[in-house]
Amino acid sequence: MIEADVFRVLADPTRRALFEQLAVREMSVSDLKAASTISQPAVSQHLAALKGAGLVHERREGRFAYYRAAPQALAPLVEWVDRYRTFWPERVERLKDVLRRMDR
Amino acid sequence: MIEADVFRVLADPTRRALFEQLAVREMSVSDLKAASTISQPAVSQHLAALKGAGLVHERREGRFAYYRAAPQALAPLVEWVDRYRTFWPERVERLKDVLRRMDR
DNA sequence: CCGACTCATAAGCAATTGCTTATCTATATT
DNA sequence: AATATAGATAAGCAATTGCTTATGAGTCGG
Repeated sequence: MIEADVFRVLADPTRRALFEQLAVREMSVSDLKAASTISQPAVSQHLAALKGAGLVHERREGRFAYYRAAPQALAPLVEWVDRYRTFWPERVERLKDVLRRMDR
Repeated sequence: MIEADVFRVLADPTRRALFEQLAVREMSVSDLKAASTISQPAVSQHLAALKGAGLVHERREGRFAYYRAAPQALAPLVEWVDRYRTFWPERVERLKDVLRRMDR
Protein backbone atom coordinates (compact mmCIF):
# COMPACT_ATOMS: atom_id res chain seq x y z
CA MET A 1 0.00 0.00 0.00
CA ILE A 2 1.31 3.43 -0.93
CA GLU A 3 -0.17 5.40 1.96
CA ALA A 4 1.82 3.26 4.38
CA ASP A 5 5.02 3.89 2.40
CA VAL A 6 4.54 7.64 2.43
CA PHE A 7 4.02 7.67 6.19
CA ARG A 8 6.94 5.37 6.85
CA VAL A 9 9.35 7.18 4.54
CA LEU A 10 8.47 10.63 5.89
CA ALA A 11 8.79 9.43 9.48
CA ASP A 12 12.54 9.91 9.26
CA PRO A 13 13.59 13.53 9.95
CA THR A 14 16.63 13.31 7.70
CA ARG A 15 14.45 12.24 4.79
CA ARG A 16 11.99 15.05 5.48
CA ALA A 17 14.91 17.49 5.43
CA LEU A 18 16.03 16.12 2.06
CA PHE A 19 12.51 16.35 0.69
CA GLU A 20 12.24 19.94 1.91
CA GLN A 21 15.42 20.93 0.12
CA LEU A 22 14.31 19.20 -3.06
CA ALA A 23 11.02 21.08 -2.90
CA VAL A 24 12.96 24.34 -3.19
CA ARG A 25 15.02 23.28 -6.15
CA GLU A 26 16.42 20.30 -8.02
CA MET A 27 19.71 19.12 -6.53
CA SER A 28 22.34 16.49 -7.23
CA VAL A 29 23.40 13.88 -4.70
CA SER A 30 26.66 15.72 -4.03
CA ASP A 31 24.78 19.00 -3.57
CA LEU A 32 22.67 17.31 -0.93
CA LYS A 33 25.68 15.65 0.60
CA ALA A 34 27.45 19.02 0.86
CA ALA A 35 24.48 20.43 2.77
CA SER A 36 24.45 17.55 5.21
CA THR A 37 26.65 15.83 7.76
CA ILE A 38 25.85 12.25 6.79
CA SER A 39 27.83 10.24 4.25
CA GLN A 40 27.12 10.11 0.53
CA PRO A 41 25.84 6.52 0.69
CA ALA A 42 23.43 7.53 3.44
CA VAL A 43 22.11 10.30 1.19
CA SER A 44 21.72 7.85 -1.70
CA GLN A 45 19.91 5.40 0.55
CA HIS A 46 17.48 8.04 1.74
CA LEU A 47 16.89 9.18 -1.82
CA ALA A 48 16.15 5.60 -2.84
CA ALA A 49 13.56 5.39 -0.06
CA LEU A 50 11.97 8.69 -1.09
CA LYS A 51 11.96 7.59 -4.70
CA GLY A 52 10.37 4.27 -3.78
CA ALA A 53 7.47 6.16 -2.23
CA GLY A 54 7.23 8.40 -5.29
CA LEU A 55 8.19 11.42 -3.20
CA VAL A 56 11.08 12.44 -5.45
CA HIS A 57 11.89 12.14 -9.13
CA GLU A 58 15.31 11.42 -10.53
CA ARG A 59 16.84 12.90 -13.66
CA ARG A 60 20.13 11.44 -14.83
CA GLU A 61 22.60 13.54 -16.73
CA GLY A 62 26.01 12.06 -17.35
CA ARG A 63 27.40 10.94 -14.05
CA PHE A 64 25.11 13.26 -12.13
CA ALA A 65 21.76 12.33 -10.68
CA TYR A 66 19.45 15.26 -10.09
CA TYR A 67 16.54 14.85 -7.73
CA ARG A 68 13.45 16.99 -7.17
CA ALA A 69 10.46 16.68 -4.86
CA ALA A 70 7.22 15.23 -6.21
CA PRO A 71 4.65 16.78 -3.86
CA GLN A 72 1.78 14.96 -5.61
CA ALA A 73 2.97 11.89 -3.75
CA LEU A 74 1.82 13.59 -0.54
CA ALA A 75 -1.77 13.07 -1.69
CA PRO A 76 -2.34 9.83 0.27
CA LEU A 77 -1.17 11.57 3.41
CA VAL A 78 -3.43 14.56 2.85
CA GLU A 79 -6.37 12.33 2.04
CA TRP A 80 -5.81 10.36 5.20
CA VAL A 81 -5.74 13.51 7.30
CA ASP A 82 -8.80 14.83 5.47
CA ARG A 83 -10.83 11.96 6.87
CA TYR A 84 -10.54 13.58 10.30
CA ARG A 85 -11.19 17.11 9.12
CA THR A 86 -14.85 16.44 9.89
CA PHE A 87 -14.04 16.36 13.57
CA TRP A 88 -11.96 19.46 13.31
CA PRO A 89 -13.99 22.53 12.41
CA GLU A 90 -11.67 25.33 13.51
CA ARG A 91 -8.88 24.00 11.35
CA VAL A 92 -11.21 24.14 8.35
CA GLU A 93 -11.88 27.81 9.02
CA ARG A 94 -8.17 28.57 9.07
CA LEU A 95 -7.74 26.68 5.83
CA LYS A 96 -10.51 28.67 4.19
CA ASP A 97 -8.69 31.85 5.17
CA VAL A 98 -5.55 30.59 3.51
CA LEU A 99 -7.41 29.81 0.30
CA ARG A 100 -9.15 33.18 0.31
CA ARG A 101 -5.80 34.91 0.60
CA MET A 102 -4.48 32.85 -2.29
CA ASP A 103 -7.35 34.05 -4.47
CA ARG A 104 -6.34 37.67 -4.06
CA MET B 1 9.94 18.65 18.48
CA ILE B 2 6.29 17.71 18.18
CA GLU B 3 6.09 17.52 14.39
CA ALA B 4 8.70 14.77 14.44
CA ASP B 5 6.71 12.84 17.06
CA VAL B 6 3.51 13.00 15.05
CA PHE B 7 5.24 11.70 11.93
CA ARG B 8 7.03 8.95 13.82
CA VAL B 9 4.00 7.81 15.77
CA LEU B 10 1.72 7.73 12.74
CA ALA B 11 4.28 5.84 10.70
CA ASP B 12 3.11 2.61 12.29
CA PRO B 13 0.05 1.15 10.52
CA THR B 14 -1.29 -0.44 13.69
CA ARG B 15 -1.24 2.91 15.46
CA ARG B 16 -2.98 4.57 12.51
CA ALA B 17 -5.67 1.89 12.69
CA LEU B 18 -6.15 2.55 16.40
CA PHE B 19 -6.35 6.29 15.80
CA GLU B 20 -8.91 5.73 13.03
CA GLN B 21 -11.12 3.72 15.34
CA LEU B 22 -10.81 6.30 18.10
CA ALA B 23 -11.82 9.01 15.65
CA VAL B 24 -15.15 7.25 15.17
CA ARG B 25 -15.90 6.89 18.85
CA GLU B 26 -14.35 6.71 22.28
CA MET B 27 -13.25 3.19 23.17
CA SER B 28 -11.70 1.35 26.09
CA VAL B 29 -8.48 -0.62 25.85
CA SER B 30 -10.37 -3.91 25.89
CA ASP B 31 -12.71 -2.68 23.17
CA LEU B 32 -9.68 -1.95 21.02
CA LYS B 33 -8.08 -5.23 21.98
CA ALA B 34 -11.23 -7.12 20.96
CA ALA B 35 -11.10 -5.48 17.52
CA SER B 36 -7.48 -6.43 17.00
CA THR B 37 -5.23 -9.47 16.83
CA ILE B 38 -2.38 -8.10 18.93
CA SER B 39 -2.08 -8.53 22.69
CA GLN B 40 -3.51 -6.13 25.27
CA PRO B 41 -0.06 -4.86 26.31
CA ALA B 42 0.71 -4.10 22.67
CA VAL B 43 -2.48 -2.04 22.48
CA SER B 44 -1.56 -0.18 25.66
CA GLN B 45 1.92 0.50 24.35
CA HIS B 46 0.57 1.92 21.09
CA LEU B 47 -1.91 4.05 23.02
CA ALA B 48 0.93 5.39 25.16
CA ALA B 49 2.80 6.37 21.99
CA LEU B 50 -0.28 8.05 20.52
CA LYS B 51 -0.92 9.83 23.78
CA GLY B 52 2.70 11.00 23.93
CA ALA B 53 2.24 12.71 20.59
CA GLY B 54 -1.03 14.22 21.76
CA LEU B 55 -2.94 12.21 19.18
CA VAL B 56 -5.35 10.67 21.69
CA HIS B 57 -6.85 11.71 25.00
CA GLU B 58 -7.44 9.40 27.91
CA ARG B 59 -10.40 9.43 30.27
CA ARG B 60 -10.23 7.16 33.32
CA GLU B 61 -13.36 5.74 34.85
CA GLY B 62 -12.94 3.09 37.52
CA ARG B 63 -10.78 0.37 36.13
CA PHE B 64 -11.55 1.40 32.56
CA ALA B 65 -9.46 3.70 30.43
CA TYR B 66 -11.37 5.32 27.58
CA TYR B 67 -9.45 6.79 24.69
CA ARG B 68 -10.54 9.11 21.91
CA ALA B 69 -8.72 10.68 18.97
CA ALA B 70 -7.48 14.25 19.26
CA PRO B 71 -7.34 15.31 15.59
CA GLN B 72 -6.01 18.78 16.53
CA ALA B 73 -2.71 17.03 17.07
CA LEU B 74 -2.59 16.43 13.31
CA ALA B 75 -1.99 20.15 12.85
CA PRO B 76 1.83 19.93 12.63
CA LEU B 77 1.46 17.31 9.93
CA VAL B 78 -1.03 19.40 7.96
CA GLU B 79 1.12 22.48 8.33
CA TRP B 80 4.14 20.61 7.10
CA VAL B 81 2.29 19.38 4.05
CA ASP B 82 0.86 22.85 3.46
CA ARG B 83 4.35 24.15 2.82
CA TYR B 84 4.38 22.16 -0.44
CA ARG B 85 0.86 23.07 -1.48
CA THR B 86 2.42 25.96 -3.40
CA PHE B 87 3.94 23.51 -5.82
CA TRP B 88 0.72 21.65 -6.13
CA PRO B 89 -2.02 23.73 -7.75
CA GLU B 90 -4.49 21.04 -8.82
CA ARG B 91 -4.74 19.73 -5.30
CA VAL B 92 -5.68 23.19 -4.09
CA GLU B 93 -8.53 23.28 -6.60
CA ARG B 94 -9.87 19.98 -5.32
CA LEU B 95 -9.66 21.25 -1.78
CA LYS B 96 -11.59 24.40 -2.68
CA ASP B 97 -14.32 22.19 -4.12
CA VAL B 98 -14.52 20.27 -0.88
CA LEU B 99 -14.83 23.45 1.16
CA ARG B 100 -17.49 24.85 -1.20
CA ARG B 101 -19.52 21.69 -0.78
CA MET B 102 -19.18 21.97 2.98
CA ASP B 103 -20.62 25.49 2.87
CA ARG B 104 -23.83 24.23 1.29
C1' DC C 1 -11.61 -9.99 52.18
C1' DC C 2 -10.87 -12.22 47.88
C1' DG C 3 -11.03 -13.51 43.36
C1' DA C 4 -11.98 -11.49 38.92
C1' DC C 5 -11.18 -7.88 35.90
C1' DT C 6 -8.89 -3.73 33.41
C1' DC C 7 -4.98 -1.76 32.27
C1' DA C 8 0.01 -0.48 32.66
C1' DT C 9 4.70 -1.74 33.13
C1' DA C 10 8.84 -4.78 32.94
C1' DA C 11 11.85 -7.75 30.57
C1' DG C 12 13.31 -10.11 26.68
C1' DC C 13 13.59 -11.00 21.78
C1' DA C 14 13.57 -10.92 16.62
C1' DA C 15 13.14 -7.78 12.95
C1' DT C 16 13.94 -3.40 11.11
C1' DT C 17 16.35 0.91 10.59
C1' DG C 18 19.92 4.25 9.73
C1' DC C 19 24.32 4.68 9.62
C1' DT C 20 29.20 3.48 8.49
C1' DT C 21 33.24 1.85 5.37
C1' DA C 22 34.45 -0.60 1.31
C1' DT C 23 33.68 -1.44 -3.28
C1' DC C 24 31.61 -1.39 -7.83
C1' DT C 25 29.70 0.84 -12.17
C1' DA C 26 29.46 4.45 -15.20
C1' DT C 27 30.86 8.73 -17.05
C1' DA C 28 34.10 12.45 -17.78
C1' DT C 29 38.93 14.38 -18.31
C1' DT C 30 43.63 14.31 -19.70
C1' DA D 1 44.35 4.20 -21.87
C1' DA D 2 44.74 5.95 -17.20
C1' DT D 3 42.80 8.59 -13.67
C1' DA D 4 39.33 11.08 -11.36
C1' DT D 5 34.61 11.90 -10.25
C1' DA D 6 29.47 10.88 -9.19
C1' DG D 7 26.63 7.85 -7.50
C1' DA D 8 24.77 3.15 -6.24
C1' DT D 9 25.26 -1.07 -3.90
C1' DA D 10 27.09 -4.45 -0.42
C1' DA D 11 28.13 -5.80 4.11
C1' DG D 12 28.25 -5.09 8.82
C1' DC D 13 26.84 -2.96 13.08
C1' DA D 14 24.50 -0.50 16.98
C1' DA D 15 20.22 1.44 18.11
C1' DT D 16 15.41 1.37 17.83
C1' DT D 17 10.95 -0.78 17.24
C1' DG D 18 7.02 -3.75 17.89
C1' DC D 19 5.81 -7.61 19.66
C1' DT D 20 5.51 -11.30 23.26
C1' DT D 21 4.83 -13.31 28.18
C1' DA D 22 4.94 -12.29 32.99
C1' DT D 23 3.75 -9.45 36.54
C1' DG D 24 2.15 -5.32 39.07
C1' DA D 25 -1.29 -1.74 40.52
C1' DG D 26 -5.98 -0.38 41.00
C1' DT D 27 -10.89 -1.28 41.03
C1' DC D 28 -15.14 -3.83 41.40
C1' DG D 29 -18.47 -7.57 42.98
C1' DG D 30 -19.65 -11.52 45.95
